Amino acid sequence: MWETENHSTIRLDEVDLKIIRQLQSNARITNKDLAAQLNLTTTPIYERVKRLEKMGVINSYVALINPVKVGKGLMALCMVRLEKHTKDKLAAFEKHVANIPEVVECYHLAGQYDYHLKILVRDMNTFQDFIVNKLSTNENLANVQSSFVMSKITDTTAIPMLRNS
Amino acid sequence: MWETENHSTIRLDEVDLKIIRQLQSNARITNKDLAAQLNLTTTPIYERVKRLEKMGVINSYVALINPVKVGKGLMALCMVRLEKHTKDKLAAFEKHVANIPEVVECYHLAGQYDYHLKILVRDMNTFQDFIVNKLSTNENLANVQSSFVMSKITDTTAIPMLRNS
DNA sequence: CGTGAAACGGAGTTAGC
DNA sequence: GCTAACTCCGTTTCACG
Repeated sequence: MWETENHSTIRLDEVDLKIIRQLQSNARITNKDLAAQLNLTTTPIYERVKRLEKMGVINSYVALINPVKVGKGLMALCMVRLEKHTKDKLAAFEKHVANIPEVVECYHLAGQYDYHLKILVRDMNTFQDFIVNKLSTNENLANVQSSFVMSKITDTTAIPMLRNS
Repeated sequence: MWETENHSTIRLDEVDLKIIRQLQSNARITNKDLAAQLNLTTTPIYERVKRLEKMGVINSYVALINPVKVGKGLMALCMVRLEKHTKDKLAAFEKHVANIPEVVECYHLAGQYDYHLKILVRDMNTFQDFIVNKLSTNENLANVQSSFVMSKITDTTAIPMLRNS
């Protein structure tokens, strides 16, 4: 529940939530503008933002780049199954994947597959190079089921900040 | 190729790439600091950043929030297959999904499944509510294969800015 | 927790090469 | 395309309610 703070969840009031919503859509909004929207002065905004940063609610501020404009025309999703699931085999695979720059996302899963990977490459040729020369050099890999992104319906880094859900 | 500019890819020199790399890891770095790192003054940095924004290379600046700290303890990935693939049925499903706030990612896929969804919710109860009351209210949905994220090995918004791949 | 004002530094502009 | 210098405005701090 939002009301009952556990080890990791942090108590945030309406003003905090509004600050977070704004910063999630525009990290460069000024404290002055935020203050005006929230009928406050800049000082409390400044202090609340600093507090959210220190608490780790705000992890970082980043620029989002259009992948197509920088030559990354192909996004692929790979569902990976491994041969063996011993602790050190899992760790080895994770270390392997963490060192492949094309992998922008790698999640360890509970479910039908072991890992989910998101890959950003120039085209299908570079994807093949990724599969053959980079991913499948791990000996513990059993099989990979790849899908290719044709269009993005939703693609946001903003966490839905609702009171429920 | 990086050298041959097509309709969407933009010619970027070393300085542009370094600016992009920095802004991808810290959107709030000052032009002054960027200038110092690149042995330039602030004016060219300022103009290059503005140019990258206008060209759509830089899409936006956002704050990244720790989902756990704001009560989103469960990330799920859903692979969705639809019953019928007519143009209007696809559009209807996409419109349906675009209106569900828990869906932070929805990609139309080429491959074994039709859509990939990334879901952020509080816990398994709210996930069930998402599946039963929000996702599967679309009549064209055939089946959903859900996986749950146990850990994140890599999770970056930064596009690998290498000369190859 | 909030206001208001002061000190400081970066954003944005302009002239010149 | 770059430097240097300037103006302006937001950030940051602090005294105070």
